[in-house]
Amino acid sequence: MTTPLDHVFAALADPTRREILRMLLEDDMAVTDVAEPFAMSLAAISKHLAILAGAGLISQEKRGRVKWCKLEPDALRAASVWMQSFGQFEPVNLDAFEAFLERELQMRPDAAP
Amino acid sequence: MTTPLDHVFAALADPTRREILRMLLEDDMAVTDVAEPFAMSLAAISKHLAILAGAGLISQEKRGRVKWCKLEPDALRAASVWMQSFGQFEPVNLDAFEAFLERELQMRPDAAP
DNA sequence: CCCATATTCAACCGATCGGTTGACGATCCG
DNA sequence: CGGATCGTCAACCGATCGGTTGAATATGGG
Repeated sequence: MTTPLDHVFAALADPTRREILRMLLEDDMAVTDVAEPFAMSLAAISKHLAILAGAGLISQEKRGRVKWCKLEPDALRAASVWMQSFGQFEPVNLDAFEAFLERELQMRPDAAP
Repeated sequence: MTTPLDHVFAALADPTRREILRMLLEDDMAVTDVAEPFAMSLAAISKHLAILAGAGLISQEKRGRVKWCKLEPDALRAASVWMQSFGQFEPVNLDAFEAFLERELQMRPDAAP
């Protein structure tokens, strides 16, 4: 059985796709422009965008030659709601939590700080 | 490049693993007991648990013969924080959001309602 | 000591993933 | 029309995934 959450989490598991979402947070973008900062083929980015769209995380609308990509935060919000059903009763282990975030920040592939 | 978030989201992308987390929300469990409700081999569940542990979502402690599995909500919390950086400024599209949750609930593999 | 229980290991399987390349269809523009 | 731009499709590749089975490794209890 495969549920919508499967697709959302699977889509979020790839750092390239998370970075694309971060880019789309700033503004809607054409496929070519999304691909520009990445060191991979346009076809690969096109596939990533299809996966994001399949998960409902973005929508794509073709106007003329160019296909515009738009962030759709609702799917993300649903996943966030699912997550918050965990751990909201127990006290946060701040040390472990900050260590986790620290590792994440060190390793994140983003260019801009 | 692979970051901690990669592993967390990849681990959450499988419904069996999400169900295991839900079970561990109630109480710590031994590997065999985790496996009991699932229609798959113990070895498969053992692998799922290793993936969850690798993502930091659970911890495992061996006491005698039995290995106890414990939910570790901090990794989940980190992912939740990442998610909340999206969409918190825009108004929720309630129709789309509820439709999403509705689909999720219909398809979820849980036994108990 | 011997046997049962708890768990993992190792090898294998088909399916999916993330990427490439090259050809292709659409669309704009001079 | 004809060329350039935008994007996808199709086939292929090696790697990883989710599962199986069977053997191996602890550990506990009578």
